[in-house]
Amino acid sequence: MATMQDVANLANVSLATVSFTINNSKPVSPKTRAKVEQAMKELNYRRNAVGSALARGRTHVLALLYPALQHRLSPTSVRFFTSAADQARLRGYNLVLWPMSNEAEAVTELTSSGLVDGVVLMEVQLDDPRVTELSRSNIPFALIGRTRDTTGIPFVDVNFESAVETAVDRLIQLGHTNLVLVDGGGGDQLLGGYGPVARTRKAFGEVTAQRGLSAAIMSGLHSSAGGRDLAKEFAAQHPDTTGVLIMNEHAGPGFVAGLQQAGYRLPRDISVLAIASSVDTASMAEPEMAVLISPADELGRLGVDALIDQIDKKDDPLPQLLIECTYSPGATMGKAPRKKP
Amino acid sequence: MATMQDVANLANVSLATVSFTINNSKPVSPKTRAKVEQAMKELNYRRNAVGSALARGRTHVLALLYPALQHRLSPTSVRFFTSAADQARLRGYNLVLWPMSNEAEAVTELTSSGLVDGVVLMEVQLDDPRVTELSRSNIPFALIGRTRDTTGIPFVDVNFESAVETAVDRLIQLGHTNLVLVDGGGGDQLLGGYGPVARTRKAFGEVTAQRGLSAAIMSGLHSSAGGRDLAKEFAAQHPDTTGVLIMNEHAGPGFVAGLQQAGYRLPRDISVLAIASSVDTASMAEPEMAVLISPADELGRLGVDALIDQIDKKDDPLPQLLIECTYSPGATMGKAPRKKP
DNA sequence: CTGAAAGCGCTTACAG
DNA sequence: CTGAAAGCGCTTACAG
Repeated sequence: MATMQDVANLANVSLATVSFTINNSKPVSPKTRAKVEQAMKELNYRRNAVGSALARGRTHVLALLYPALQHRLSPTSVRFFTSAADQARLRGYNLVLWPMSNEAEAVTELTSSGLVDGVVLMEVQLDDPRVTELSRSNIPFALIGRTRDTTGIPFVDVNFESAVETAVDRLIQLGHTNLVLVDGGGGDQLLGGYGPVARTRKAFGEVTAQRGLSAAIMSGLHSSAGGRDLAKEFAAQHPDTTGVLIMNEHAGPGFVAGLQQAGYRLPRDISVLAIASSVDTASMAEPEMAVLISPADELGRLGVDALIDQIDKKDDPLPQLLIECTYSPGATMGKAPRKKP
Repeated sequence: MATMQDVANLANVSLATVSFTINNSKPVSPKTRAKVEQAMKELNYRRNAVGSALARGRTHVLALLYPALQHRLSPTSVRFFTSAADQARLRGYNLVLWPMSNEAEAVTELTSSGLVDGVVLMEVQLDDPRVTELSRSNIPFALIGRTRDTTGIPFVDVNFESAVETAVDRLIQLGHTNLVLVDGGGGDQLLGGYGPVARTRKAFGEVTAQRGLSAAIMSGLHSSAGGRDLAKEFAAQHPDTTGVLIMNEHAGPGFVAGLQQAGYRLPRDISVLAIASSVDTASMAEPEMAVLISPADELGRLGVDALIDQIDKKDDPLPQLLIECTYSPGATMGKAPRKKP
């Protein structure tokens, strides 16, 4: 690989001038510029990013932290990632998916390595040691999700509270008065207090109480098999329920299939509405589910904007944004039946 | 952030000695080591990876190139990524998912930046300009997948040829003689000659001809909706077919649902076998599909091994490995019916 | 076993 | 507009 010095030699200018030319950091005469560009072309020169990073103190790489333990990425997470990467590129950065353990120590290692200019954190827990660690570090960061206490912490998140309210009210309008929330909040996720689950449960409890509805909550695994099991359990435990909110992307299609195996016809006997999910997932189910679509693209884009604004020291007000889900109809929503299935 | 020089000052040793201590690159007396370690602790010192990378010429970061255009990652791709990342960590490297356009130019940019020590390439086309570009560069690389001509190119791939043979023979054993292969090879993928599709089609043609079967090929979109459409089309065009191989992970569940909407009962009227897919996807379908499981974990692991072996200059023979799929039963395989549906 | 010094490939005041 | 030189934070022959 040719170095900047090689280019300077060939062009008969100084190393500094090559740098000025490449970075447009100082005026360079057209003649000199031409010489330098010619030399770069001849040598097929590419600036070494590591040398540049050391001198500048910036690598122009952003890391999207991804919990390696979680062996499944939902379509919605993939959309976060894709839109975040696009936005980063648009603003002159590379965004990479950086898998790592959930421990704060791993975060420290990355942030203090100097390898990345900033961090976007996904899958945030209510009390997340990684966020504490990020706050302690001097590296800019932004959350997709949010902790319990968000003081001074830049984040973008789904407005789960309003999504739940919307979902419940849509079911009420169809005459449903006995609802169940199905989520994926068991096991690991509950321990750490996974934000989306905790917030959705709380909102569900409050909204249903306020509206005077019967309500219950169930949890299951993040897989189709988990969804089928949930359906079986649901049929046994909640024979009077006619409306279900499901926030468990991987289990959704299995749940719908399981309901039908248990004898329910959709939407005649029961209505199902997926929350914070995607059309992709909803259309995997048979029949296609109605869904409140997670604003994944927007979250990824805004998360990266929040991060880069900090890096570039735009002293904008601290970004703390909640984005709404949007409703997409499906064949799983219908009027409440007169009698139970 | 404290630098190595700060540590040296505090410990009253030279910068070099701190480096020797950290890297175990030269013997250091226990006394000196203790002083250095004490100083590091006090300053909460972390080695700056950029400085280290510049001096060593190694960043210890590997990139898994991921085509940014493709807005969906199949469960199988996620498994590649996860297992590759685990294996990299085990061997002292960080593996990150690096989204980029499909153009060779983007590859050049990355490889010549010095930011990564090696590259694993996914979603390989039969004639892939990115591979040409990687070969031209001096950076070590490995493919998950393979090009048409694999001379001198390290790769690991699914043995699609034998998977097709296995699949066809399983259907033959059940009495099926009229088969259709459903894939996702339309549009973009065909233009570039996407390896898995091309190889599977070729093998399907050869095996069915050799066994004297009726055979046809259909292609559809990579989505559940695409799968439903395919099923409709299939019902109309292939009324005599009783066995389907499907290699289109995103469309699988929708295809199975669509068949049933079209009046087929599975597996009485028709058998469906997913190829190079995952149990995850298979169990999204109702009923659960039988599947030849892609050896994604093994491919990710072996791909990274192949890459790191090159970086570490282990002059092993060029790794070129084909890994077999494994069969997992499902409720979509049954004896061929006497009459047509 | 330890240290002084050169060098990795850049950027950027500073001087002209 | 251009250049000589210091410096970013490390590693590693080389010398002792």
